[in-house]
Amino acid sequence: MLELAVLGLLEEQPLHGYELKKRLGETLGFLWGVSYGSLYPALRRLEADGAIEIVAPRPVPAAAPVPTGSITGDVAAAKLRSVAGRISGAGRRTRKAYRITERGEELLVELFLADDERADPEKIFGLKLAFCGHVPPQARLQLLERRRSVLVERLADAPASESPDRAPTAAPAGRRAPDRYLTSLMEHRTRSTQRDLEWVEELIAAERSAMRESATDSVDVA
Amino acid sequence: MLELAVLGLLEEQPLHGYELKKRLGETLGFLWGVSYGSLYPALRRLEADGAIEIVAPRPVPAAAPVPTGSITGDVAAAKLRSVAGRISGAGRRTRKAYRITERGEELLVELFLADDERADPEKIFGLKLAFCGHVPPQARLQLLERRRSVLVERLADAPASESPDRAPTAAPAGRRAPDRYLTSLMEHRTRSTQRDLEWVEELIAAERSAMRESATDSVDVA
DNA sequence: GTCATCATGTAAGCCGTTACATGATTGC
DNA sequence: GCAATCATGTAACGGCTTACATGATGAC
Repeated sequence: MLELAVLGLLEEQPLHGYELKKRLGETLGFLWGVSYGSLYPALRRLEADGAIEIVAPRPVPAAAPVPTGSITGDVAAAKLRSVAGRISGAGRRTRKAYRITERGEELLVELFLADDERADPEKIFGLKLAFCGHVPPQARLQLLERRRSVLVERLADAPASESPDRAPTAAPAGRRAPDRYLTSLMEHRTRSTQRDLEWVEELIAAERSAMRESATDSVDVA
Repeated sequence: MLELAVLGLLEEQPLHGYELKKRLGETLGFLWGVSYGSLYPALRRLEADGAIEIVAPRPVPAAAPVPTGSITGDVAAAKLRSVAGRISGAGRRTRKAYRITERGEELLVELFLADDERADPEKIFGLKLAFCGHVPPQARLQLLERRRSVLVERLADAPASESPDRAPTAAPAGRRAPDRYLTSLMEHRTRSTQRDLEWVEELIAAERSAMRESATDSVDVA
């Protein structure tokens, strides 16, 4: 969970813990608030697993930096240089910037496709969706299809809304009359689920069409 | 949190742990899955606090039972009687049925109005809403108003959706170009928040009109 | 020289879970 | 008598939070 978020952010660019927490807060903040108490141990775990590695705080001494193609990555690299280049040696301080390894990229995809069972599926899905750009298209599609099936199932389980001509005073003997607040909550949830489903289906359609497009592109090239 | 759910269910009728877990699963299951490992300790905590008490498994020996007005409560009482009455003494087994006390009802309202900070506000709100029927109208209204202000604030914080005439290739220098999946997620979230807000405002309106109605009722009676 | 900020880390605790242990009752 | 279910509980662990401890740098 936290690992996934860390790997996803490091995929964009190398970062140290402090900065990582800030990013986590500002871009995924609406899904997630991380504390140092869990972040640093997670970094050490990931490093022990070989999923990330410490990168020396001097990316390129003075030569022309190679653009990574990632705008944000280049900006961050420039920032690091501007500070680190001041004297000569180590960057600003004892800070350790981490970079994702190949093993880490595999782990990212693995975590991306794993379903935790435990912990709020909504949050997990949101987090994974945010890092969709960093996994292969087929993994993306798999995530979306699975989400879709979860939502379809949820709708199937939702009790059909009763026709509004029910008698308000006496409840039918067999079933407990649900509280009116609970009823409203369940109805609202069902409507939300329907909208979530529509949205996910749009995402799936977009993904499919993007895949078709890239397929024809490669045919054109060949 | 768990305490709130337990008190809310016991407000309807006395129950023992096993049954409590079942109810929790079947009526609030979509919000919550509780395990014995947390339920039983919670019951003991609540009992130690005087919020609930063990009720003897023989509600009424043989005389005509007094209807509680709660259909479900009466059904449950009848069930208990039918089993407990078989021999003479203790109910079916060593099971302990708990009943909420006056102190417990105070605690319920207190927990209902407390905002935890920690833990998913959505879940908390859903849970509280489910027990709205067991707290005084003013507490209900307070819950709804607070929820409303949370949603309003969230909408205010949400970045305004950009006009669709943006250039897709180059991002403006100042701000990081958010990933397209993340963008879609945020937009969807904003729409959901808007609908949640509309729903909560309907609930508030309904609550207000119900309060007005009961006020005029008591005027009529007086 | 001292204060705010950047930066890393540890310890204790909270709130829940799973897995396990135990035993009574009912139905066959 | 044996299995299924009802019923209560404990122990160990998990993942995250808060609070605390530490220290380097830069600005003034």
